[in-house]
Amino acid sequence: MSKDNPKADISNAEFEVLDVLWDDYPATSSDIVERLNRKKPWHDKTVKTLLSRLVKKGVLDFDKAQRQYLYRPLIAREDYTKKEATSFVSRLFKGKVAPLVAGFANQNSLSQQDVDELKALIKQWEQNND
Amino acid sequence: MSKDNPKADISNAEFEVLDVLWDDYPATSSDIVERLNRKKPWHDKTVKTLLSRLVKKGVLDFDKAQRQYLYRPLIAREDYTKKEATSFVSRLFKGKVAPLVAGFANQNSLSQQDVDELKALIKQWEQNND
DNA sequence: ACAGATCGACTACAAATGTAATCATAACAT
DNA sequence: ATGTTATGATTACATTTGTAGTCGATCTGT
Repeated sequence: MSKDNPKADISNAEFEVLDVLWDDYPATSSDIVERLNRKKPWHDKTVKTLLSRLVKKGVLDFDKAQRQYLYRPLIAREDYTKKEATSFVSRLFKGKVAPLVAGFANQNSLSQQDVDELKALIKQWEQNND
Repeated sequence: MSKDNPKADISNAEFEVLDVLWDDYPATSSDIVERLNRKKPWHDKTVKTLLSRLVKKGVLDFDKAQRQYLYRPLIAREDYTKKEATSFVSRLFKGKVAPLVAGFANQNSLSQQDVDELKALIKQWEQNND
């Protein structure tokens, strides 16, 4: 098998790091630390460890700019979230997305905007499937 | 804080066990092993360990029937899945469910049935919100 | 009544994870 | 030129997780 497939199980902590990197990259570790620290007080050593683990897992790569590294993701956020969503829905909802949405609905977690977006998606889907 | 709150982080393996227990309970450990083994060959000791951990975490409890234990969940599947879905969507999709559904749509993972169910949900939602 | 099967309790142990600290080195400030 | 600082590499260590094995007690078949 070739080296490109990020075989990554990305842990929760690692995901947080990846998440802020996706927001804007390439970025140095201190950029990343700074972004994370807006939300949670993570020690800079901790973040570096997570970055290294992500690199080792094939999720990130970096280029050297002098002494610092410029990190960038090797997988797109969209691809990752899509894959995770599929596996999540398959594990918890037998692969069907409607029951998940139903949970949101009966929890009052659906906004008008959500509903509008869902309607648009459905319309689109129906145009493609008839 | 009182002891009842299942503070559980339920691991993946633990979830599989819980999942078949939800299907039908109370159930003995051998029932559970048997159900699990329809899908994956898990050693019976492994399953027992997972059951104990779930009990310790406050996710399950049991009554003794002679020598065996009759396990039952302390949390409802619906509650659990709803909570997990909320936290999942919040982590990966900024809390909005439509983008998740969009991922399914553009991946051709939506069936006519899904769409029908979504439409029904929306109709329902609109009746409750006007 | 005794041997073997079975049950839950307890123990084991490597890998993954969260959370850093230490170390060598390179850059920077004075 | 030198002390200080910032960087990545390496090491550390407790906890959680996956995956069982062992042990003592009980049940069961004969």
